[in-house]
Amino acid sequence: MLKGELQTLPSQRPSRKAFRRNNFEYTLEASKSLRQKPGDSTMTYLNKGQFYPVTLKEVSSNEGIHHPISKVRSVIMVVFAEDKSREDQLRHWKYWHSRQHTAKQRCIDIADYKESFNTISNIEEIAYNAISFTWDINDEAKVFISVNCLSTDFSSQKGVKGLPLNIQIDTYSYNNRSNKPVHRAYCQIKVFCDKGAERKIRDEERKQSKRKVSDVKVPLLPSHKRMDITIFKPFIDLDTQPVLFIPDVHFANLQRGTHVLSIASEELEGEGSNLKRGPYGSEDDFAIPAPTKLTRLEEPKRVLLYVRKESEEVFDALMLKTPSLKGLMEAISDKYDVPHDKIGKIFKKCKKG
Amino acid sequence: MLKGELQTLPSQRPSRKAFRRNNFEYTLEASKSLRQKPGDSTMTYLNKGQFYPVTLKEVSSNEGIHHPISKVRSVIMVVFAEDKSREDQLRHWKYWHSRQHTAKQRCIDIADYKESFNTISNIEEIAYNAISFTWDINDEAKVFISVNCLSTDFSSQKGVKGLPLNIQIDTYSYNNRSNKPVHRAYCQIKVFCDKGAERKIRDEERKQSKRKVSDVKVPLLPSHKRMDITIFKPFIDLDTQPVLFIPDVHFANLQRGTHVLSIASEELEGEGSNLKRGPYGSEDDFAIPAPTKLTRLEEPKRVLLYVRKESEEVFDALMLKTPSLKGLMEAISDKYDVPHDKIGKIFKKCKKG
DNA sequence: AAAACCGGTTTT
DNA sequence: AAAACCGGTTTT
Repeated sequence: MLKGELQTLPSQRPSRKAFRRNNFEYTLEASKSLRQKPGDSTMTYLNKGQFYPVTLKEVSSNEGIHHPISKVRSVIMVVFAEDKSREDQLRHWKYWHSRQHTAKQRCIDIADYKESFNTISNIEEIAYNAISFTWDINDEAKVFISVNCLSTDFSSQKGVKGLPLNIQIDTYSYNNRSNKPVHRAYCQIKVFCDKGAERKIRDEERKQSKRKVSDVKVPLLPSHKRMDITIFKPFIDLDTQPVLFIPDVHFANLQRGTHVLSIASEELEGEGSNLKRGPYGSEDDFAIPAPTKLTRLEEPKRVLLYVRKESEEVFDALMLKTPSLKGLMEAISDKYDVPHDKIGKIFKKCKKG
Repeated sequence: MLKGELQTLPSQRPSRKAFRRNNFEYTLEASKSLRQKPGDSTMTYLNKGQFYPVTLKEVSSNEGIHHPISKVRSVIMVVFAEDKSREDQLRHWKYWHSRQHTAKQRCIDIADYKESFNTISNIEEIAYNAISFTWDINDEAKVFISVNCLSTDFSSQKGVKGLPLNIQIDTYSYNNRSNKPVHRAYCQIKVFCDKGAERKIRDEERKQSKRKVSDVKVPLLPSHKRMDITIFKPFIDLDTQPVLFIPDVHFANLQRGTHVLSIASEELEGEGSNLKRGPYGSEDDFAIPAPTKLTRLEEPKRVLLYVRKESEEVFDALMLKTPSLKGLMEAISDKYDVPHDKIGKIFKKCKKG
């Protein structure tokens, strides 16, 4: 069992009163893999860029009771299911981002369907791979989410399996305004090209029916309407900070034209000030949906610091031009006979030029 | 029929005395595709990095006659079968070269088997995709050639067909020291990974046998020893210059340490001087095999000029970092909001820095 | 919408 | 060495 996974035995269910209101259930409506190896997490197949319904609801034991304080804020993210380290995840995202046609391309998108806007409010794109919104636990929230990266997009290698991803949902209480969510759950996915999700299901069905030639014939559903529901799996570790991806581009763009540059820089230096700020931008975040463009500046400071620390404008430039990291490093080094440690300096000059 | 292809009808065979001695036959010993669509050139499947025997012999009608002047020089090249334009071919090579682990990686290699050295002499790697050597038309020459690029290596796209290539052999007379070869022939190939050539043949056999269920059963050979011989197809156009690939790296490397830089530059400027020089470096090329490293400087000047004209060290730097050309151009442009026409200047500064 | 193609990769 | 896997792409 994975670290932090929640045992779903009844005896281990949180029973104290304080926990009663923190039972949430999220679902994803998409084609689910047939293979259900014991111990293996469920796997859901998505098509890149296609919107899938995600529902969020509160399932506390004292049902029917109308909660007086009923607003919560949830963050839907796409993260890597296997590469847990921050470095690996950011490396994957940067690689992916560098090969997108537009730097504005996000990892995850939310559809602006009317159906959603009745149930949620104050949507914020807090990172390229994370979207937050507010909803009322007395009603079920429903959003439509698309993932814009293929599972195979994180490597240039051909003919290989793609990386499994997680759609993770962190929910923050309105009462308890801390960095720590009151609930966390995830759903493992793979993202395919075109109608690859359906093809994948077909292949699995074909293989399964081939295996059960002499076994009991389980009548397969007519396949083309076996769209099913995945229930997110609770994750008991609420302390690990999710890895949010905000490309350096973003800052480069902000720096142009206005004086945002100096402001941003100061914010980067003074780590102390707003470090503790959680997913809520300000006191009246619920009442007044701030314009998305401005709230970008209020993204979690931890991530901003990371970007500065690890890249410092040099590392980014290097990352951008690294389709096959080692290979290109070698190529550059070979090409101009520049020792590896001098490459940083060269690109620093490039950025100024 | 392709432009420049030679009709092999007997009536069109060159019959004048002057042409008698310019009939050559080259063969490649490798697995040949079964599909022989009429009008379609034959196709031979190779594995990347594997050596295959290539034979060269003179087949003039007056056989048995010992030629007094019997030395010729042949150039074996790998070129693109479909993209004929110089720009496309060099673009492909540069893309391929930029993703190799070492900048020294050549497109085509010749094995240093003893068996070869009895039949050829004065081997020169005149370009990354071309090797020349001298041989005696009274004997058959035999060399072992490997191609080091996959047919799929010229695109980052996954799941697509690879590009067909040609192994082209140009043979130059010892008498007639012009830029124009006295004979030219080619063999179309595809290059696969690992043992992909054999797999490809198996697949074709499987498909063919499936098609001939109700037809006449042609007994298939036991497959694992159906290695066959491809005879190169003569090409009547002897005027078109082959596209030779010499990466800029090469010059960068030459420029270091010594004063070769200034010499090379002068040679680049003065196009007039040695432009007419053919595959023979000097009068005594046959007698004294010059060291390979030095003869590199005597590569066809046309190619050198091209490299300078089209890249001028700036275009190359751009090429190097373009896994998906348009996409990255866009990315760079988006990223720093630099108009496309300014990108060149930026990288010029990079090189100086 | 489903099946076949394609060829690098992995398994047998 | 041969077959199967993998998933983007193309064809049906």
